[in-house]
Amino acid sequence: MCEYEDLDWKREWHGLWSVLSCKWTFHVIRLLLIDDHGFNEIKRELDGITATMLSRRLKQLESEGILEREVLDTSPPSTRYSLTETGEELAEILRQVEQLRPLSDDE
Amino acid sequence: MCEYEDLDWKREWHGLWSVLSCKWTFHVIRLLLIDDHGFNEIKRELDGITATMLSRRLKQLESEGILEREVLDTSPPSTRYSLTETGEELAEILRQVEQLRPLSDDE
DNA sequence: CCGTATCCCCTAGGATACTG
DNA sequence: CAGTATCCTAGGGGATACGG
Repeated sequence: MCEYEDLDWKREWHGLWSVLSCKWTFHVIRLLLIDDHGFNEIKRELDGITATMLSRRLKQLESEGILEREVLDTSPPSTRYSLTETGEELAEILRQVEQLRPLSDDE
Repeated sequence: MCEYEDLDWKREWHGLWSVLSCKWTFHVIRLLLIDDHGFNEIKRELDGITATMLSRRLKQLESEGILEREVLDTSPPSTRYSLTETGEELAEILRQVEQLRPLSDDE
């Protein structure tokens, strides 16, 4: 349920989770938690991602209300992607998953 | 990175997340948060899952330290799957994702 | 700089059948 | 009841090429 907007991946029990489980999603959110970025800035930071994938993922995350896209009227036209408030809450939750100790050795 | 234990899906930046993003994982964890279950109990509750998939997922979650498998020495041999402490912590974190308001209408 | 349109490949998911 | 072994297929991921 990660590609092709015409499919109803949003219908899956919880739309948000569908996008979360897609590749790159976590990384994008993590990057935007640090600061807002332009399209190619993200692309450069996320080593290996293609423009196609990034574009798709950004659209989905936008439609889920996780991030916002703002087009700036500058001479070289630029776009800024930033987390919404919901997006920041989500990012914080995801950080908790990372903090989980994988296995309990002592206790 | 969800199937075939011989692949190094565990190497992906954070093994836990790899399993999390797989199908059924979330449902399994949620079910075990309620109570421990036997194999076929889980299978019955999770409508649509096949024994093959369930088996694979359970193994992975066990190897990630999310759940524990206990074989009981009963007449019809039975197995119990239950969340580890880490697993319960994880389940609580995941509940937060569900609680996230999808979009802010008012504010 | 900021994307989209196509096309292709690989693998996660599932169906089926079978074992302890 | 509690699984494993095979095989198939749909679709997510990526490469490439092109457009605003």
